[in-house]
Amino acid sequence: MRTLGHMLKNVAVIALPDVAVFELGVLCELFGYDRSADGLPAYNFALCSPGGVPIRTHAGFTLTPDHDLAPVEQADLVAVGPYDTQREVPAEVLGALRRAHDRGAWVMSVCTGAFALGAAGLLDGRRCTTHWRHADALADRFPAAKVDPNVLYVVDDNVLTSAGTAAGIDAGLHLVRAEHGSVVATQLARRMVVPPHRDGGQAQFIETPVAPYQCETLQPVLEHVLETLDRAHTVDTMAEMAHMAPRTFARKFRAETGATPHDWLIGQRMLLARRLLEDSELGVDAIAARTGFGSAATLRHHFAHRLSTTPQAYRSTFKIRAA
DNA sequence: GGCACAAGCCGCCAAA
DNA sequence: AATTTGGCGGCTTGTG
Repeated sequence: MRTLGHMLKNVAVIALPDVAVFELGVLCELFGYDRSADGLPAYNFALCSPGGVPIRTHAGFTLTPDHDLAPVEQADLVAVGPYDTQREVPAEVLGALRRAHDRGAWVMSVCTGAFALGAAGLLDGRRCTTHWRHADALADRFPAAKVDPNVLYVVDDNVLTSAGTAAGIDAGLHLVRAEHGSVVATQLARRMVVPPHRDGGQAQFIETPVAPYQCETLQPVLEHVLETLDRAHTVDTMAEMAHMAPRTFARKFRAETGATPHDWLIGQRMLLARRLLEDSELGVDAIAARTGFGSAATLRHHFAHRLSTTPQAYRSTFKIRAA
């Protein structure tokens, strides 16, 4: 177990062949940009490759890291970006990842970088995630890993895996929040001009299931429900709309969206409630009615359960004030 | 906060 | 023969 309060200072990013540049850029932006003039932490940032060899990127150009894997040995955070998972990860990389993990450093992956962590054995028995398109492949290749395709990122012990592309930002901010507190994380988010990141010290604001991706058969039903969120819906009525038996509907729903029907419904109601709290003047009772929660008590129940806060407290933290 | 009842979830299994 | 469907029962979770 890692100890809390451990200072994050040395950051090493490992680039592997066919590294994806956006994800790599996210890591550079988060940890490789000196914002100390604004009172934000600065890191000793090192972009590494095995032997320091130039790496051809996914975009076709070649980048030359300044470092071999040496900085990884001193790093408090080691991050691996997406790469060509068909290629074998060099043993020296795997060893460096294991040693980093063993001494309690953060080990992080973005997107298919998780495959390198898996190859190092760091995902065995751990909850983890990757880009939803690769989740099955990850689970196949590393059967001992508990792959959750429905979250933006997962923290398990000192291993942090994140989903595709932009989820790396959320994961990185989460890490910064854990290491430097929410004030710093919020400032950093603002500097990076990422959408107002529901900080408030509560990470689960970000750890929401990703929206349904391709819902072929369910799409019309989901759209209709979204348009009528203020009305009562049950799994049975949604199944009926989809012309399926409830059991079949539930199975399809999970297959296509990754969530259970009711869980998704509550999630959508919550999103609407949060929006109304943020940019309307409606009272909690009115919001409960508008969002299809039967009562303000039910709304509070779900705020407590999912966000560990109350509607009022949420509003006072996130309310958009008129300028 | 907790109670009682309703609703939802999911493994299992039989039918299609 | 293999896959999909959907009902059942038990357990969990939501609602008032």
